[in-house]
Amino acid sequence: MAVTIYDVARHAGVSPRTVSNVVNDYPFVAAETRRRVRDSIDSLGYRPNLVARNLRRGRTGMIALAVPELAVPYFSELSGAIMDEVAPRSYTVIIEQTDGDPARERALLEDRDRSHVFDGLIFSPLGLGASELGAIPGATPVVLLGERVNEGPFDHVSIDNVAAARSAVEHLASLGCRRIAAIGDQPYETGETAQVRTQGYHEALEAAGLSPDPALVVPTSNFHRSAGAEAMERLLELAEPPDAVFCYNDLLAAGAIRVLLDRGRRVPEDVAVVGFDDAEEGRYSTPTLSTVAPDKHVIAAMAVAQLFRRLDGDIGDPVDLRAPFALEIRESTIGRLQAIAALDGKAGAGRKGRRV
Amino acid sequence: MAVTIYDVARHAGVSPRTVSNVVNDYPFVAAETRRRVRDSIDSLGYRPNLVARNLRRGRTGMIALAVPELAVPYFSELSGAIMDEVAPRSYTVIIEQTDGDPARERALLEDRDRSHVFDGLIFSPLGLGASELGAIPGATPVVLLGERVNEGPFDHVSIDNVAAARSAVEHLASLGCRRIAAIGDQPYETGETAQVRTQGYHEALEAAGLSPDPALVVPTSNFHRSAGAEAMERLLELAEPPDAVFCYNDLLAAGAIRVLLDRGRRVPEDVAVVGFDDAEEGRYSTPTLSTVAPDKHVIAAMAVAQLFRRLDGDIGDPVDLRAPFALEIRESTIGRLQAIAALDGKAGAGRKGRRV
DNA sequence: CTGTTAGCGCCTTCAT
DNA sequence: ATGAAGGCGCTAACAG
Repeated sequence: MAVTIYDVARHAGVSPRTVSNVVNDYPFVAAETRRRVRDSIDSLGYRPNLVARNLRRGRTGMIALAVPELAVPYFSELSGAIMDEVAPRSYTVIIEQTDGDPARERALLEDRDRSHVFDGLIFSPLGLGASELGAIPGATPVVLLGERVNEGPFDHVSIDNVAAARSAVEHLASLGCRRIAAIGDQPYETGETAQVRTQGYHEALEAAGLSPDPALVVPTSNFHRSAGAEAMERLLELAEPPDAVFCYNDLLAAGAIRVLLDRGRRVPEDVAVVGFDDAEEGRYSTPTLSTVAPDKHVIAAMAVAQLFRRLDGDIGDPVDLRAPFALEIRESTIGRLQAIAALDGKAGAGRKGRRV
Repeated sequence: MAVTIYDVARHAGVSPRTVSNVVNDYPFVAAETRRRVRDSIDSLGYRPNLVARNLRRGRTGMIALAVPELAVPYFSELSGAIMDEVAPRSYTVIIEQTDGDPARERALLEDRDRSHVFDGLIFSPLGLGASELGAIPGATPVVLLGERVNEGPFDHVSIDNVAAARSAVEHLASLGCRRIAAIGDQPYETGETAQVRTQGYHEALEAAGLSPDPALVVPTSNFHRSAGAEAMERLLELAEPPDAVFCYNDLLAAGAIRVLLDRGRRVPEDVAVVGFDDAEEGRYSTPTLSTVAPDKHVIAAMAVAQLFRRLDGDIGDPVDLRAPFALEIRESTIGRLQAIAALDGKAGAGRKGRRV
């Protein structure tokens, strides 16, 4: 069997308690004793059994991260950032893919009084709406990612999606675009994040003195490239097609741009396009993609910090944290020449958009 | 405190042993007893404590998946597939990002006799070379992903990288390309996977009667888009620049294509490009990307099945499993018109390349 | 500053 | 087919 603290204790001529103290960096251990225990640990090759420790401590040592789909760049990039934040706190991250399936999301939350599986949860809901989320009780700390959907019992971290969407659409309007479409609305209960972006879209239109046209707001059932392509096809069939498109994520934008170019439209000359998420691929695509860039590292840091605050016993009211975002302006709205000029304006910044 | 089997036992008027039997689907329990226990479990809301169970069973219930970086599409897509394979076996996957850092990779493997952290490991090494990997002993089962680096003690799953690279380069040669470059070689110990692709590249050149030019093989320190861009810049500075490029993954290809288009080269008319991995983004990029498509689902299924075989006690010699691959031919090698024609050839297949 | 003792919740021989 | 009892490896009272 494995080496235990008893083996170490015997070897070092101390009690198991002392070994435990050394392993856990308990400060009040005589230097000499500590050294002897350390030596024994090394020579026996002792490793603490985390399962036993966690049983004793009444925790699992794991925090779960639930995202719709890892293959979506936003979520894989965010997951990486969250794992990097968690690593130094000696917890383990387990990632769950929900596919936005309401049943799986519900299971995760309801079953979470199987606090036997994880001590805390960072959760990016997609299939669950405000009323459902609000109805869920429970002891295990949860931090929600994405737009706040209600006054429910959960902490949450997001960017100001209304303002972010507004900035994207204002940018398009400032370029002289008059028929600005939106791809990605989700006009049903579980689409809160999409809906607030639509709200920002409308606010920006109004501010620019443009009248909204319902035909220009195309809902999609998901945020994949194929959905963006289909939506763009629909828009091109309009009697008066758009001269700009605001897509609710970068994958939708990739699909939309592909269709535009296939149909002989130039981007941005004929149709300007803005995405959302600042996926790395948009920095190398042709054209490079203007996009709203949520600060994923700040989001990750906020979410993890808040979760650990709860794990440490903080029992205050749910908090509502806002991470910053930026609008990255690239070729898909201002064209290649202007994009190059903008880059030259900030020497050495590498291949990035201009931040506003 | 939480509800335990003792609470359930008392409530149902049976012994803890019987509750355990019911929970674990032990077959020899009287139907009536089973029902009563089930009722008690429901009404008390009992959940088995996995930590305790795992302590008792001497396992952790976790399998680790170590990949260089989740933000690389190949790894996020593969990770998703692996998680889907593992889920039904009631194990938990923990993902570790190594960044290809040899120290972190070594820690994962050496420390794995901290079998207290995971029961098995699926590992995609990047920073560790044959000699290091071969020197590592240990009890915890490990399945290696990627090219077999030695006759070491590990199972491994891969595609035939030589053949895959060969097929890509043969395709380029068949289009009439004469100066075919390769981006992504890693001519040092830890670059085995890259090296076998280079080997396939050379084999295909020879088969096509083309003489190799060392200047056309550009090593890169990583497989990111920026590295592909830099490598392509180098190639364009050559007196005789290439008329085709084989990139060792799709990100390198994305960077290379971006540079080509920036410099006014047409893809594929002036320079044809093939990538590797079949990342989803290559199906929508402009041009769409011809690429070698490893069957990620088969890779995931093979790796997981083999790992569980070991967890179930299989003690046989290390095995060497080959997953299939396909060459997806898209616009970056045959141009838009031909790509459309090829698509029409297989009606209803959606936006895909032609498989050969 | 360190030793002793008693579980954390579960599974699993040994019985019956 | 079910009870009784011990221990997986660790930590946290409680001494001393």
